[in-house]
Amino acid sequence: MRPTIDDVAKTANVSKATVSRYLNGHFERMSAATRDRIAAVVAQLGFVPNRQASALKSRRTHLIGVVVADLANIYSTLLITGINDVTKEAGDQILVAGAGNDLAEEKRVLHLLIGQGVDGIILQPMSQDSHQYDFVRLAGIPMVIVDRDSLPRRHVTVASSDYSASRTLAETVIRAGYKDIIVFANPVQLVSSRMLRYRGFADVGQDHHIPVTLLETHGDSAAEADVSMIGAWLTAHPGHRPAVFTTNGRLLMAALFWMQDQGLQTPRDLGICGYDDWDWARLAGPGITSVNQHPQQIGQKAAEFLYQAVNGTPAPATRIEIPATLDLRHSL
Amino acid sequence: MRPTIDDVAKTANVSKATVSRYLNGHFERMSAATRDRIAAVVAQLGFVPNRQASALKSRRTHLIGVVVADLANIYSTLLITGINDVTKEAGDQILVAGAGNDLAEEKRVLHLLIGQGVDGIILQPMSQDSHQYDFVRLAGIPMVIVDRDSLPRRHVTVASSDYSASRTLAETVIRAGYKDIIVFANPVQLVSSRMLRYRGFADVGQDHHIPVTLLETHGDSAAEADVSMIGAWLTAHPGHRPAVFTTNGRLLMAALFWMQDQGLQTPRDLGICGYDDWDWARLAGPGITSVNQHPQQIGQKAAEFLYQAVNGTPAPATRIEIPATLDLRHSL
DNA sequence: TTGAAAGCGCTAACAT
DNA sequence: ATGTTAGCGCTTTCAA
Repeated sequence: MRPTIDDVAKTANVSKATVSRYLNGHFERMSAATRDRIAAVVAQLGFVPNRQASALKSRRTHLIGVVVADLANIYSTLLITGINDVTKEAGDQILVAGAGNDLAEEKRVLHLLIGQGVDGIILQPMSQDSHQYDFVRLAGIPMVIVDRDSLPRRHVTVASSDYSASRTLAETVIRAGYKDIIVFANPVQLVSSRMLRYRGFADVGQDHHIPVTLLETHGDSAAEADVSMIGAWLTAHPGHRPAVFTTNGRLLMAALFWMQDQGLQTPRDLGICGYDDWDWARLAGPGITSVNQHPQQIGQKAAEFLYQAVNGTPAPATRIEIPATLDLRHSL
Repeated sequence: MRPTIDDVAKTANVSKATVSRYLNGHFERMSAATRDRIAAVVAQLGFVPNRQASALKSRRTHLIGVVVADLANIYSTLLITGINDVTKEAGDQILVAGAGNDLAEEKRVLHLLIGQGVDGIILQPMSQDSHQYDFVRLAGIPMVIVDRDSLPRRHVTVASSDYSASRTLAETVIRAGYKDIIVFANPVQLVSSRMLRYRGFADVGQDHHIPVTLLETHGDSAAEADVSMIGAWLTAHPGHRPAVFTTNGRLLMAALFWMQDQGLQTPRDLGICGYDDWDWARLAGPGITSVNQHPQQIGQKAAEFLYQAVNGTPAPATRIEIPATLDLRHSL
């Protein structure tokens, strides 16, 4: 069906070894004649070398594994795009997998990736305990962590400047005159970036003696998030006009949907701002003040660090921060 | 480094063949004792079978290739999510690649996928000429086409009901009283789905004697699209209040950004509606009437058809339509 | 400058 | 119920 290196060798009247050299660009001492002859045959036969076979011996699959918490999240899309920018230059391919926000599922797919012999892995980790990933290290597979910390830090970690960006946003909120702040988040203990985003607000609130209320919901999608908690807070505090900060784009959207349903307007009835500005935040209501994490850049950086490790010169396991930027609009 | 089947065999005091049977679930006639012994050793050694090696003999890599026109598009994300829903059940992995909206690049990545020996490919094709993909057929790799037609049809094609959904939307526009319709699109000749979306409007416009103007732009992103064409039309037709239909989500967003910049409001100054409702359309302005293609469903269906072919019983090469749905809001 | 041969880790007849 | 053996398609010494 697909021609093999043997077919090429025979029709070109050379040995497999020579064809292999040709394929790998070892032209140093190969007559131009053979080179051209092989080239012709390769083209004529439409020969595409089988990487499975070559990987067996060369120990390079040219596959980079990417595991994200949730495939459907736009963060993932942009992250993957950034990674792809780099892998494409290297002529490699990416194997993507979603962990479905579940540690066991994440473990399963990591094993699949190891089975596929990926040259390296980029992981948005479900667990903050890096020992969960010891088996990857044991398999000798280079890995770079993105978005969230997993400690003790065993791998280069590329993430946004969650804490400082949150502080900046919190200062902005307070400067706008709000006396109450609500942080609407998924459980903050579980994920380091959420915690940093919350802490940024909590710390700044404390500095200014402004109460910061944490409202945690489990629902991950806009539909599942329990936004009514904000409504409950509002009825419990009549006359107050709080600023709501959401720790990710899905929750931002959930909150906005809910406000729309309730006939609540921003900034008239409450202020709102949050993480993850995928452009649409500019179009919603009067424009929502939001934080852009630049996931594509995070992906690129992560891939660059990964290649350093794949090529045998791993960087020390530190946290690399990509500065998040704040888009000031009119929702505060 | 990673243990091999040989290591397992030796420590369990059995032959590689027995271990292989164990790994592939051929327990039919294997003593429970050996089974358990092997299980123990596998766990103890943290053995993960090397799929490159197994693929070499078994001709199954458990890899499904996915090639989308543009990785960063949300359509791609949702499509990939849908595909992953199905591949995950099969224990397979997906190899994703973006064609960067370029035919040559698409060809390059298709070759990479073939080199990786993928069991099948799902392609959102750059070319409407299916002969461009003959080399994939020649390599004997099952393929399913999504989103766009490529003719003559050689593969099952899964797409949304572009033409009928567009007609429905066009009827809605006309029923709302608009006397002018502008279709804002990327070049329609190049991609079948764009063409169908345009034709839906053009045909309905003709039925009702309503002029439908096609404005084509090359820019693909919201930033690059030349929205000023709409402005030019507006100045050329003072007093008119057209309905603008955009053929994809990026152009919808581009148009909305532009309107925002111009201080134009919908539906006051013009009506607007378009393809690709990724939830945010509900939040923009008064809510934008838009078409949801359900790309995740398209991905699932495509993967199901692909597996039929991979498993030796390919379905006939027909076009399968996933009904697009219309979200009526307040922008018309 | 080129070839021969061994082997990467696994699977699948064919034996036993 | 288990083992032996011969590859799968490449890469890579080592020779020539």
